[in-house]
Amino acid sequence: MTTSVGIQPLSIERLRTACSTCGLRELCLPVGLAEAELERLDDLIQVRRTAKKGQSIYRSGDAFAALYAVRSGFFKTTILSEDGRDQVTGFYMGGEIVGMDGIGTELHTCDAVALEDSEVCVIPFSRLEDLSRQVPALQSHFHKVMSREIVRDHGVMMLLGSMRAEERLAAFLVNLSQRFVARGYSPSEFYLRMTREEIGSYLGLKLETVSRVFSRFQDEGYISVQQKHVRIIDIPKLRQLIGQRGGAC
Amino acid sequence: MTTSVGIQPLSIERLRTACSTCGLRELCLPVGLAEAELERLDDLIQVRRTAKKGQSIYRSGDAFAALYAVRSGFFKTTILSEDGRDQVTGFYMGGEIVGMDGIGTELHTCDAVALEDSEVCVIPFSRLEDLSRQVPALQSHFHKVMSREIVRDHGVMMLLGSMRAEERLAAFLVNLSQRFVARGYSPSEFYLRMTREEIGSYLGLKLETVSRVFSRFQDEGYISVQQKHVRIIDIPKLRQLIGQRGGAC
DNA sequence: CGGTTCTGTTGACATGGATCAAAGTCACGC
DNA sequence: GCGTGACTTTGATCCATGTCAACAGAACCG
Repeated sequence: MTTSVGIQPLSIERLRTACSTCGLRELCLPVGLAEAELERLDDLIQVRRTAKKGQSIYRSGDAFAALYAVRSGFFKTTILSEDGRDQVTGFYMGGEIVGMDGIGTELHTCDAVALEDSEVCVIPFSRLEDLSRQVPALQSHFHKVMSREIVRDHGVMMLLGSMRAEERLAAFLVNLSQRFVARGYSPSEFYLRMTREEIGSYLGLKLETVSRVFSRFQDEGYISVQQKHVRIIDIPKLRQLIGQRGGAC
Repeated sequence: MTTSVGIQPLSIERLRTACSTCGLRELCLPVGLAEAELERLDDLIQVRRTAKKGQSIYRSGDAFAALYAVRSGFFKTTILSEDGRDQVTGFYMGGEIVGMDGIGTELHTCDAVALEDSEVCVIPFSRLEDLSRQVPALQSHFHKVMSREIVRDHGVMMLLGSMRAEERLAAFLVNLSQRFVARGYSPSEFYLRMTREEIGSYLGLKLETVSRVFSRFQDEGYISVQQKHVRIIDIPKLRQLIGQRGGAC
């Protein structure tokens, strides 16, 4: 009595990479697709790639051909300026899309580096463009994903342009916490996959400052940190800390 | 003997807003379109809007419905945080596209304010999505425009995260200069449409610092500034200044 | 055309975060 | 299991930029 619409012989490989059965689907893909559309989407991703900690899935200057959906693990993206400084431009976890920097010039403009052993779904970009011409919901979804990346970047610009060290760290922790919740993890207890230096680079601070502010937050009882293990004790307080100006000073 | 392909009765209004005859076309639109595609594009923009200096074409929280191509004039975009700080997230001149922040949530997340009397072409977003499903070159072009916005934001993050005041100003001036050249203006002499405070906000500096660095650049003979009028005397020197670390310190 | 307000310049001083330095902790390979 | 190197913490000091303040020019408007 199991009525399955349009069952087809699926190879193990195809099943393995099928979006329709992926637990992260609602993060990567539009919701509410018709069965027929979902099937078409399953053609989108044929390949998964793994990256061990420290390896990159693409580097600045590489030809752009695909986007990457983080399937498991954790990534950072960094740009390296001519004079050797590098800037972390983002951290990416399961269900998030990396690689949109490359679309504009057809060359990647940053490195995407795994911060732990990770797996990504390779989304060939030309296929994504083809499919999104046929499936409006996919088109719309993709545009939203890109737009949200822009909005996220604006948030970082606000953070870098006008917040103090404590506010930046508080914002960073609250943001991580939210993203972990959305993935079904604890909002208040997690392991940082990145070093103090990487956090500092992202937030425009030196690693010593990051370390000191963590210690200060711990002294104040807002969090407890031990190396990469963080437990947030007082989320409301951290939220309050973000966007506090002219208070003490 | 004038052989025009597919001439149709064009109202004056239609002709006025037609992309195919717009001097900024190569900045907004894909190049190398077939005649038939170009004609379809002329349906894209039906409306122009003007904004006097200080007026905004949209505000944070407004429902998102369209992108705006700057036809003439100059805009800034700003986000306002709850506690009243605001951050300039970009400056936009002729041929550039504003409004992509709104796609993700269908609400705008920043204000777009005219810094001088300006005119924009209204691009209804649903029509853009429809058309780009039919005209792959338009689809591709639009994706590139969004991607470049992301890359630009990464550049600002680098600037805010790791450059010193002089480097930031130098980068800002060089960037403006490049964009003016691309529009056929002088690379070395232009009017700033924004105040010191707006520059400072964009660059993560206070207006006094901006003013001081301008004065210092002038003392060194790199530029000459008088209020909003800037003349760049030594562009190579400014370029060299960007990404100079561990030199003098 | 004169007053008012916005914008820009410059100086004196304060301070948050950078820098330099040293020691402690952890992870990993042999 | 121990040594080596990567990461983190903490302290002392310094400096680039912020803050506060005063004034000077421009722009605007009745």
